[in-house]
Amino acid sequence: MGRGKVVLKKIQNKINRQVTFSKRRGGLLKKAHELSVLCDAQVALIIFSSHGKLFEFASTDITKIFEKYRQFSHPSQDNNAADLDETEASYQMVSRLRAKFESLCRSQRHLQGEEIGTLGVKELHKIEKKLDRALLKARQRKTQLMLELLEEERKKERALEEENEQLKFELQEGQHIQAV
Amino acid sequence: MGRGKVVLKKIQNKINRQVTFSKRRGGLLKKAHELSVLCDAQVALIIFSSHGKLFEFASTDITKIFEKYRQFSHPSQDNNAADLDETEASYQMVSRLRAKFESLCRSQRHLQGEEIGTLGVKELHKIEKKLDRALLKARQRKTQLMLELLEEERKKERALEEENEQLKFELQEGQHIQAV
DNA sequence: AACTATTTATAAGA
DNA sequence: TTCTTATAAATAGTT
Repeated sequence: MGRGKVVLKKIQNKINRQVTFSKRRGGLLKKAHELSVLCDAQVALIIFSSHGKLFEFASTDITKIFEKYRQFSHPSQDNNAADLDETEASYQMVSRLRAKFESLCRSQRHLQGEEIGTLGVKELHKIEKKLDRALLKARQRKTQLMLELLEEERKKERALEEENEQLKFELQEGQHIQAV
Repeated sequence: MGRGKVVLKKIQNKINRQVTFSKRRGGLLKKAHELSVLCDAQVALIIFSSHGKLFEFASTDITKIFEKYRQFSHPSQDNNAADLDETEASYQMVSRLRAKFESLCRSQRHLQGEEIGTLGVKELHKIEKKLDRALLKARQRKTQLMLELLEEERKKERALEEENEQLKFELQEGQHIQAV
């Protein structure tokens, strides 16, 4: 949202990065707050700047949200033995992550046209549309990139031509002087 | 950003609230990601829907960010050594899994034509070929599946037609007998 | 789940 | 930094 399109990549210019960080940090905190109010959600947001400065937002006590996050797959367990729970919770977390990983793998395979023998027409159609869109995007980007590279080459070429002219001119000058 | 101005207040209509939650949640997660990449910041975001469903984003291992946050709030807390080992080990496992997960996510995004702004022509071309192949496979499979389904339908149809003929015949027979 | 009219966020410029 | 402004991006309401 600005005068240029954003490329998702670390901003190299330090000043720019700092300014963008300051702006976007504010926006993110605001939006986190809005989500929590509008939709009655619990939200916790922690931001450490690249230089280690802390910014945070939490709709309710941030440590409570952490606790909830830790014990996410433990609906009813008293937290007296907090330390013991921690190991358990981390196992749960790992297994949850594994499950997500597996699911992502499957979806990736489907997106590559693999293991689609068991899918229905509807699912196949969805995948087809997704692939179509992705292909379009990739092609557009490739074309744009190639045009950009071409333009760059042309610029270089022109610069070299000009330099050439200049050198020729200088050479002639030199010959004149010698002749005189 | 929409057809009406937003009033910062819990959305009363349940359906609306759910829809808005879903939209804004996505936006918030995306922006958290963008901030972390663009500005090289550590970001952790936890969202619990009003019904207790968890959504999260973390630029790096979320537990590490928690730890760092903890140290900011209460600086000197020492874990005992035995705990530390186990924690460390499971940390590493989780970290590795997370790293794999992240990498898979990235490749998946690329396959969906997202975040391709930083890729080179060669990589884009690879993706394009992959998508092309996948699309072909998906389409072939869809076509085959539809043909199979059609064939099945036709069989059923034929069977019903035959049954129908049979019934008509029997009906006529019955009428003959009655007439006699 | 798409679409589109608007609002909002923000990149670049002053 | 802070303000402005042109534009990109998000999304509220709609279909």
